[in-house]
Amino acid sequence: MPADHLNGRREVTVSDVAAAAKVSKATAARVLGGYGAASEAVRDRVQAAAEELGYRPNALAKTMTTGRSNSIGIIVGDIENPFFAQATRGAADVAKAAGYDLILLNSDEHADAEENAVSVLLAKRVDGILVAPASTTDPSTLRAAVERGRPLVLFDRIADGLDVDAVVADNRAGARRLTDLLLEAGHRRVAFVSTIVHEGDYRVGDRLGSSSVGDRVTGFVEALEVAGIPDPARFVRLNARRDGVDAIVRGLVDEGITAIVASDSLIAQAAFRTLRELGIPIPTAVSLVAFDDADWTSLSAPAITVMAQPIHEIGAEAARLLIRRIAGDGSPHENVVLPQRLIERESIAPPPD
Amino acid sequence: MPADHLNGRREVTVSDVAAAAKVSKATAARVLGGYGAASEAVRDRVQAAAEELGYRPNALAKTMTTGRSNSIGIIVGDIENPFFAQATRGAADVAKAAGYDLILLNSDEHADAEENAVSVLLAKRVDGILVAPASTTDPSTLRAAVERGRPLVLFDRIADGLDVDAVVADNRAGARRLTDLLLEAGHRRVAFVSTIVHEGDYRVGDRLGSSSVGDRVTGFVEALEVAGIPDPARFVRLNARRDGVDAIVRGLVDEGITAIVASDSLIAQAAFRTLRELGIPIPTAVSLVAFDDADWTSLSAPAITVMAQPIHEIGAEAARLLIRRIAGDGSPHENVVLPQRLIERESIAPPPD
DNA sequence: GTGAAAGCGCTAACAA
DNA sequence: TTGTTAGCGCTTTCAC
Repeated sequence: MPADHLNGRREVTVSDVAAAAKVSKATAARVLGGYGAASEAVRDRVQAAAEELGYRPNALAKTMTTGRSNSIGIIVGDIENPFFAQATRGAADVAKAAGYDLILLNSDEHADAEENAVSVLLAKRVDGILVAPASTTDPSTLRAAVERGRPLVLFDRIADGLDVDAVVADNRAGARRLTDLLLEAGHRRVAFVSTIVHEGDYRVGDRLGSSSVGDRVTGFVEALEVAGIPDPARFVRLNARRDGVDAIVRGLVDEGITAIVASDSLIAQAAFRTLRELGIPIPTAVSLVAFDDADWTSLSAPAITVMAQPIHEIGAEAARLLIRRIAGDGSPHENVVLPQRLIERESIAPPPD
Repeated sequence: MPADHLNGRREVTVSDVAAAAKVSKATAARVLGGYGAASEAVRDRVQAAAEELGYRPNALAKTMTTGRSNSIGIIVGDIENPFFAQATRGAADVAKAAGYDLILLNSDEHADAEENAVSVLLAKRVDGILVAPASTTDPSTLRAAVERGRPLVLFDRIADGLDVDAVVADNRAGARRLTDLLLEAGHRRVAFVSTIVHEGDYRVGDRLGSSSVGDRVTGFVEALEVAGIPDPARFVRLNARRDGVDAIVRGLVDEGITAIVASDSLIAQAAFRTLRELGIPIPTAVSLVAFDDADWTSLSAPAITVMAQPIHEIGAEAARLLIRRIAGDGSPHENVVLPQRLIERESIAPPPD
């Protein structure tokens, strides 16, 4: 009983409407679907019949014949992360305006979940896919989509060796600027902290799993290099999830670090809490800056100086690009880089002597 | 060219696989779909052929014949709102575990957007719908789904006159407790602030557009009544979006209010900022409490005492209920009420004399 | 302007 | 165990 849905009723179809309006199925379909031509009289009869019977189109059947589903898939790390929630909203608004809906999948930044998500979306015949790739260096999970010619647009990070469009923020410039601020305040011992997974200690040139974090690290290192600080790589602390931000921050303090660049606002939050618990005042003892203008950063005492990203726009622009590809735009793939914006607050001070 | 997607290639189908494996379409479908029986030899041949050709099932075609799409729709006010993001994650996890995907739609709390969202979901033949109804008092936008027998579960708020399942938090008890805390500290002039739209001044017994806010107001009023405070309704301030939280808080301060109950963390945030700008210290001059354990509430100075909601669980439980209904559970509709949890911090002090 | 018929990719009887 | 045959609800030729 396909048409009934766990339920006695049967869905009313174009055939039903056609019969009621005493026209052929094709004609009814034409007026109901808003394509082809029909005399006014017929149109009225069909519409009346449809109304009367409570006709609801079956978008799936339409997709079966047209090949277009009017839905796009979006794969995020975790919708609960405000970054992804905002980007998703940006994408949703653009999509909706163009008549598309979003099928949402969380990857938790795991390759297998991502691969599975792609399979599901491909099976559901989405018209295109938006994805924040779990891995920049090994995007093999996304290959299935690309090979099948399904339009795919990356956001937040790029993927090596995948010829697709991408929309990212200018993380390198942002990191550089943020770090410069610290350097200008007189700091010489400043650390960069990220949760990104990485084997062993970071060394200049290492490719990281996420291009956005990678670019931030690059910008950070560059700033230190320009300032003439030897061996900047030693100030980069990764694997913060595994090792614990708390432990890392404590270690940093013990080492005499005087400033911290947090790779995202969650890390900043953890660092902030740890410093507070340790009774180490910000910014007089340790300065703290971060990426993302999370709401708490302006409410905390002190308020945190941050590099804001145009998150909404990242999602929106990615959706725009994807929709253009779906529409058949065959121009060369783009790599859109959006600027970040510095918001100076109260979390930087000169290092203590 | 239905099967091609903006692209030369044609999708490979069961027929293709069947031909390659030299078996009938039905047999190929059986092994590919994992139903029915097949000899090991045949199974191997079919699987090899499928692998070889790069077969990908078409979930839509399957839905057409089975009537089940394995996707559920979720309509939230705004995915960017952390509350909805968390509830969505809770729902997504449960859904995924049961083999369902989520089609996400934002209503912005508008009836027309909600109605449109329902139409889209019905057209896409989702197996069920999860929705935080934009209006408790006029859920006519949701009737279409209910009438068609599509399982529907509400979360966060209930809807009058709609016989469906719902999962909400115990807002009334939560509000009462929060207000009692203020009363116990000695406050007599405490206000409740919400962005909910309401015609004219609030009067006891008025039905509000959102049952969750309505329940909070009820709990608040009850607490004041029990404390013997005359005419509690005058302390309820609604329409904060239209009037501006800022203006409302200023007015409250002028009126000599000594404590504020914020109906959600966004209002609390705005109130916090306003009080800070006004140079009015929390909690010595004005005490402030709120709903939802937003991250900033523990990072601000002072940290805010809040009534935390089991947001994740609200979404998860709603999804569980929905999936049970989809599976055919015909027992009477439930109204699940989850407890809230008080987190006492530093934003309450006795009123100044 | 309207209708008849085929087909999208799959599952579901029913036979063999 | 395997194959044949109908559909699911829609769009799309192609006639009329």
